Amino acid sequence: MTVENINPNENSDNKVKNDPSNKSAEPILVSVAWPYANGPFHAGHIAGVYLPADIFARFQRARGNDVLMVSGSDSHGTPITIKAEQEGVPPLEIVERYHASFLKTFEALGIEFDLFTKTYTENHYAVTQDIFLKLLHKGYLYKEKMTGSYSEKQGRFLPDRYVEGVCPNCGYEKARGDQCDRCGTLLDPVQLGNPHSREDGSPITFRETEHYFLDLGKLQPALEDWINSVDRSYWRDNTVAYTKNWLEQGLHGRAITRDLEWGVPVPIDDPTYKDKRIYVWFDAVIGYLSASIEWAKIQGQPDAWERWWKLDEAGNAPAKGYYFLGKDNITFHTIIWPALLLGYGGLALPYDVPASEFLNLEGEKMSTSQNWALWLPDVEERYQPDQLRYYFTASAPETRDSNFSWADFVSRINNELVATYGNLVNRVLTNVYKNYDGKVPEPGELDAADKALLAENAAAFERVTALLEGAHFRDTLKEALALASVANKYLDEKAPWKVIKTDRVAAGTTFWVALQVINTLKVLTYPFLPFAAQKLHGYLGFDETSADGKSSYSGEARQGVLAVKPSAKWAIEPVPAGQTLRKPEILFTKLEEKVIEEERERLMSGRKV
RNA sequence: CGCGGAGUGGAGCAGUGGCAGCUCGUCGGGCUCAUAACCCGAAGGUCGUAGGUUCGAAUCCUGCCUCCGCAACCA
Repeated sequence: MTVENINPNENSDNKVKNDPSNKSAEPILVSVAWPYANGPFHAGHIAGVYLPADIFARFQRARGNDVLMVSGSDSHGTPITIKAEQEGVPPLEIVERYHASFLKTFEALGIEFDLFTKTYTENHYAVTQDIFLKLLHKGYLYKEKMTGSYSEKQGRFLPDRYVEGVCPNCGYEKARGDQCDRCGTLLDPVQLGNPHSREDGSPITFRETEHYFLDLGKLQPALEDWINSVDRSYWRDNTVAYTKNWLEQGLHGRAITRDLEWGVPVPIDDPTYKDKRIYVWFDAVIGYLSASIEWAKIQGQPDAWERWWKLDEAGNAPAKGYYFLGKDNITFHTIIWPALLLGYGGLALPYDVPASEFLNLEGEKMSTSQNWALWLPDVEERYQPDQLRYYFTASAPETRDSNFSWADFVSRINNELVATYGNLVNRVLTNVYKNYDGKVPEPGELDAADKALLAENAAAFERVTALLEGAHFRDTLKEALALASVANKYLDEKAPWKVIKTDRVAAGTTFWVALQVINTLKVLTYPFLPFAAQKLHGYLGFDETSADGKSSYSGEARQGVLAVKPSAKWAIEPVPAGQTLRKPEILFTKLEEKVIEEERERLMSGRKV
């Protein structure tokens, strides 16, 4: 298979200089954590996971690499079941509702997957069951009986935390099934006196129930070999810390089935397991693989997924796999998913797991139950997608918890995005458009200042490339803004608007240099600000149209979120003298101060205490 | 003492042994091509806290305080 099949506008005619992707296309897998389809996205999801993944994928696509970016709605799990029960509708209805909501947010923000599917598909069920069976046959699964807390009234087993009773240690009457909040003793639900459901107070009985366990202990040596096979210092600190800690404590078996009716059926011929399902954490991580397979089928080339997954004869991975997720999900991706892959055999393990920390809102921890969250459907229509993308990146919880505040949002959009970058572009373009007949001026001889700026331009490009390779997005944005700032200083010192009155060529040279820098900024900010890059590309006089006549510099989504490879190139490309510009318009709108109070009001009025 | 992460000028962050830095805000000045945008300069911090190691500590060690994750909902 070739990715070219979905890439009708590969633009190989461009004269590309300094192109670091001037090598054969490298396959890159961008795996993005699967959101539970039990509610819409909030700012934390986007800033921590989906936007970084999109930025990384756009960068890699622009470099000419073969990116496969997949994810989907996690359709199973207790949260969805509970929500469905509350509303009195089937779980699938909840899943469909929020799946549609996810797609809408992706479209609004320009987050483009090659495939964003669901775990509720025939394909996913089949892949999950295949992995289950292969692990079973290879001896990595075992059956074990355990005691479950059963609510007669609700007719189902309850998670430990839903069980309440008297603490055997201190006598506290509201101890939870896993721990007593008063004395801190770790408990088992059977130890509680008068055990009852936290939800409705109905009594709990204990029933023996059998489940399949994943034998992580057996897989631990292989896992350690994999972790230690290369220097993992390129992983984020938190990722390394969580993983090491788990391994040091020693892995033990984890139950991978549950007494539920919503989920992937256990694929064995045993009536005991008719009313059991594969537990959600087991099937969700398999989504990366199943979605890749589904994508290949959609391409009409069922084996195409192997380019990113299938180990060669020497056991080497064909592609680097990057997994974007939140810190609470780290061990599922550095321990459990690798363990499943090792047990299954023949498939590539993660290369990097850039996990995010958490985003607070106006200084307080987000809480969905208190409705203290910035919901994307509430904001995606009110702001330019690039404004949201800029701020989400600039304030992203990349290496530690961070904070979203509306005052900061307005300040950074106005002072950084609009004033430093947007205004640089605007002042240069309007000047040139007015004074040079709408064409890129012919440069005269370059002086030291011109050469210094162009050298900085090239240096910034190299630095940004390195930062993006390492998934350091905040720093990348800083570098790009710093280049814009240097260009602003350069213009101030050169004052071409004065010089032009006496020396048209000298002023034209200054503008020519500035235009080259702006074109680099277009490239550097493209992964972050694709909508602006698309517009700027046109203002600079470049013409990129795809087969259907739509401009495609920044790529676009088709069939929902199937990404079309953009014609954007990760390179410093010249803006040739004499090229006809298009009439420039403002790239980013400035925000009014009153936005701060309006948005805070919205938050406060929706809050449930 | 369950395990782990974090605490740096008004805000957000960088800095892991050598005179405490960046962006924004604030104050003063310059420019006026540009979205009242741009440029220059200044003020502002005993680096959570109490001890210790060291010629020297934001950085290493120990105690304590606070916040967060693992662990309802939740990235």
